[in-house]
Amino acid sequence: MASTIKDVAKLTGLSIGTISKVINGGAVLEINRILIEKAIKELDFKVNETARSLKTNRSKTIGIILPSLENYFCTSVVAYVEQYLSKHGYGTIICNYREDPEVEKEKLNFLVNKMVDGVVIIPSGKVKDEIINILNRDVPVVLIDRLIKGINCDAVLVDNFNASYNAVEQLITRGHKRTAIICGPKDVYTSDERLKGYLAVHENYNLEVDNNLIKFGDYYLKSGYDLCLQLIEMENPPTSIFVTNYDMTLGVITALNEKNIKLSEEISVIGFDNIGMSKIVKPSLSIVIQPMEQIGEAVAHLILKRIKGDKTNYPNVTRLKAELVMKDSVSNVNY
Amino acid sequence: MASTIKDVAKLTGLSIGTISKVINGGAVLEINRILIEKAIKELDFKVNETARSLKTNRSKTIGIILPSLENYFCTSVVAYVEQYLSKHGYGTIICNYREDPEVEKEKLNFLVNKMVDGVVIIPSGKVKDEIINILNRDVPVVLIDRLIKGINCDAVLVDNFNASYNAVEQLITRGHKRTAIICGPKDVYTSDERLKGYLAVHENYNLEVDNNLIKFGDYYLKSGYDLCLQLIEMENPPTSIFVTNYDMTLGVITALNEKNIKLSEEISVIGFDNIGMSKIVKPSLSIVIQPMEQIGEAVAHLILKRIKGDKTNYPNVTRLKAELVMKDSVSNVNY
DNA sequence: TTGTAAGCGTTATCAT
DNA sequence: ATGATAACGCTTACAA
Repeated sequence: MASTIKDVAKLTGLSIGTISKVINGGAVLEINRILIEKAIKELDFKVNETARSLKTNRSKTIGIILPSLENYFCTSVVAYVEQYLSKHGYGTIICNYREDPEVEKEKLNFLVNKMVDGVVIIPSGKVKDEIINILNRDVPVVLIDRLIKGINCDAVLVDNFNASYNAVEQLITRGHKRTAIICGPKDVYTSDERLKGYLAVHENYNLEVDNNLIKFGDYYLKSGYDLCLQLIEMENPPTSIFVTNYDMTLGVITALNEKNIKLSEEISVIGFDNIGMSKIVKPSLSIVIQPMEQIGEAVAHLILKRIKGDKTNYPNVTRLKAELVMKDSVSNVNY
Repeated sequence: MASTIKDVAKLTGLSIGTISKVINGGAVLEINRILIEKAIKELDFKVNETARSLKTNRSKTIGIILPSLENYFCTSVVAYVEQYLSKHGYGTIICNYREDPEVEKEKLNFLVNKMVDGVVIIPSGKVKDEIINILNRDVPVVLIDRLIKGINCDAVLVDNFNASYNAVEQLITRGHKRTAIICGPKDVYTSDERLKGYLAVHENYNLEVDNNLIKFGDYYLKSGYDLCLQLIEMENPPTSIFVTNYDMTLGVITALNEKNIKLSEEISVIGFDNIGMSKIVKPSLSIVIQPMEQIGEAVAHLILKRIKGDKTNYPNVTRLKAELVMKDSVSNVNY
């Protein structure tokens, strides 16, 4: 059905060696090159990448593994990584492990089988051996958003500790003495970092931490909604809330709206991740913005560098800064 | 580095033919099978899928192409398709074409090169030749959510016309004479279907259509927000709004909250797609729910059937019904 | 510059 | 039941 180099050779009367050369950019008589290119077009010949991969051990494709297709941060970063790699001639295979470490392992093996030249992963943190296995095969891996104990590996992280510290500091310096934090799951690296920032700034300002104001969600909308309701229904509710991802921020805003609690006037909120949101909510929402595009670029840059064989500065752990955009959803408290 | 059949053969003293047989389930002496399996474990031998693909012309993987990683419907359906295929032993390669038909073409070719056994796509509608090309190579294709003129091909669709008809009918029968619709882009198949349902029900109820109440967004949150503001600021605003996707529904709710316009009491709204939302918004949001999971299952089922060579009932266009969940965001109008 | 042939790791055919 | 071998389509020495 699909034509092969052999067909092109037959049609042109040249050998497959010569055909291969024009495909891969070797030196060929101009007259033959033209002849061959014409034949290629005529036959609609496409290189069989599988055969090529088998021979060269390279596939010009990179695997990207993410935990969920329903998380704004993840899909956004992955989209940027893909876009950047695509620009550089690399195809991408995106795999979703649905927050399931077992599936994560499967996908890792799947990508190895597909002979990807590199792996980019937003890991669960619970899978280690399979990643080491890939590294041992000399396939570069770049971790996004979290390190994994026992693995020495390139990574691109956001300085979540300081992002959180700075956000909460803004609330504290405006007089908020009771700031709640809605974290992600306890066992997630970034979630923990953000909590640590919250705790550290309290300590540095000599403010007592009320454990009732520390809530753990699951990064989905509903948990933001539920936890926000819990907070505002406390007998001694917080005067401000720091929410640590986009979907939960959406839930918090929804809960406040429903209860007719006015942003800024009655409660101050700093949200996370989605700049678009900031503009839509009124009063405009203060927000921590992770540099998705920068992350994507850094990741793509790093993996391409490794694929080229450049091992300088290994392992490279890039830490990017989040930006804090203060808007009108935060007010001063006067006692 | 990684071991091959040859290594297993050497270690066991048997031939590669025999090894291959136990891998693929042929008849082998029990004693040898045990020997071989032990060796396979010992060497951590894994079949080289690339070599296998080259030989068999099958890859046990299916390509999934979607227009955006930031659209709830798309990612949700794709996640289900993937989950179902995975259960049946098929790997998946997910490709994002970022709403760009040129990228869509690239991805289609990429997947052909990767020798996928089938292609599942949520198409832009603007790419035709590349899909036909794939079909001509005898690689089955299943379209999701839209048909493409000039292509005879399996597809799984939602009956958007009736979904829309039924939703708007609910508003009309409750006395709403001015119902706005926030559509997706004009050139999107499903968007058009939903508009047609809206128009048809108006005609059947002998209600005049005010073209000012028909708005076209882009399926992103902000356009729902912006268009909702436009609507409520009209001199003769609608008494109800039908929003035709999830992200725009989010935008509409945000706009209404911001303007302190009470759902149901002051304006009725029927939204789209995300059942989770319905519960979070108060009063609870009436909503059209597309059967994402059913779609995913139908798609996976269909493509697997075609891959097996079963061409019965081709092309199979499955039309699934959306469900209308009426909640408290819709009120009766008494004139 | 061009052609020939080996080899990538499988599967599958055909003797044995 | 097992083993030897050709073939899948390509790249890459090496020979011509």
